[in-house]
Amino acid sequence: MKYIEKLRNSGLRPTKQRLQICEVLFNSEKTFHFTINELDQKIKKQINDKISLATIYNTVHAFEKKGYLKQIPINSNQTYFDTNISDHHHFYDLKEEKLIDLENADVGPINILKKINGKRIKSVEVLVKLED
Amino acid sequence: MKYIEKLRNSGLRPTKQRLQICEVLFNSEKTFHFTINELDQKIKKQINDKISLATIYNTVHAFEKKGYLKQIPINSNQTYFDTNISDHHHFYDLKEEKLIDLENADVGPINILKKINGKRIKSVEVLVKLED
DNA sequence: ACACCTTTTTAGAATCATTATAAACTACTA
DNA sequence: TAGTAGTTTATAATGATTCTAAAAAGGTGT
Repeated sequence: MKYIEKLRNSGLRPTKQRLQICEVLFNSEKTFHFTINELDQKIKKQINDKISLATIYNTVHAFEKKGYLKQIPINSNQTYFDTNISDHHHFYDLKEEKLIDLENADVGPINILKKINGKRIKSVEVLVKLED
Repeated sequence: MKYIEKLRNSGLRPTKQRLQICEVLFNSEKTFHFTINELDQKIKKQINDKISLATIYNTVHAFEKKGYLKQIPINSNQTYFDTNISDHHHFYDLKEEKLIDLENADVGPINILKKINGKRIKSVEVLVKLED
């Protein structure tokens, strides 16, 4: 299995559930956005074994902590994650309640001129809200 | 009262509760960030009458819809609002879990090159995450 | 293969922010 | 002052997320 190494290298035991979740998350050409609920549905469709919701929560958070997933900062009652961990931004269509990727090339370089003592910039995320 | 006009002009009846919430939100030199819970505490301290939590939720959402408050897109279990409705951005200190204003001048101009058919850009918000 | 220990999974309960409900109340208008 | 539409309120309901504690599985050494 191609994910066993990845998991072991980051100190996560390659359990059956984690490997199956890896398949669902990382085994497609395209990256995508999801909520825990949507992921749960996707897993139900693609995987025969049942994975408990608690495990999905645990796993997604573990992957996020290891940098395999990113949380998307957006105001919603559900948390959105992204399998695209590259530096990029998002449109948020307010009417459709849909996220759309903005490639880095679609946004001019962003210059943060202010500095805070003793702090480093971890990420810069742009959310562009769209209306009709 | 100085807020009566403001409310009436935007089609909101100037009720006692709304006027009192206006006092708490807009009657200070500095703008600030808050969660509903924090606002509830602030109201308890500054106002003698009791305002029900439901009213606080209703009012904050009404004010947000009218443009007197802005929601800050951030991943948190609670929704953050900002009394600063000018075009500006935020630092988020991951360790302290604190929001810090970034004046518009602190961020270079942001150029969104991609267009979506039939949609207009409503807002562009930058969240800069800070770590130690 | 076996024993041992730690990590992980799991179902279900608990938590907590937010929204819905529906009855009482209040601002406005005639 | 009566009528009505908009508001407030306490409380219940919802729903995402986290907690719990017991069972299962992974890893290691023998």
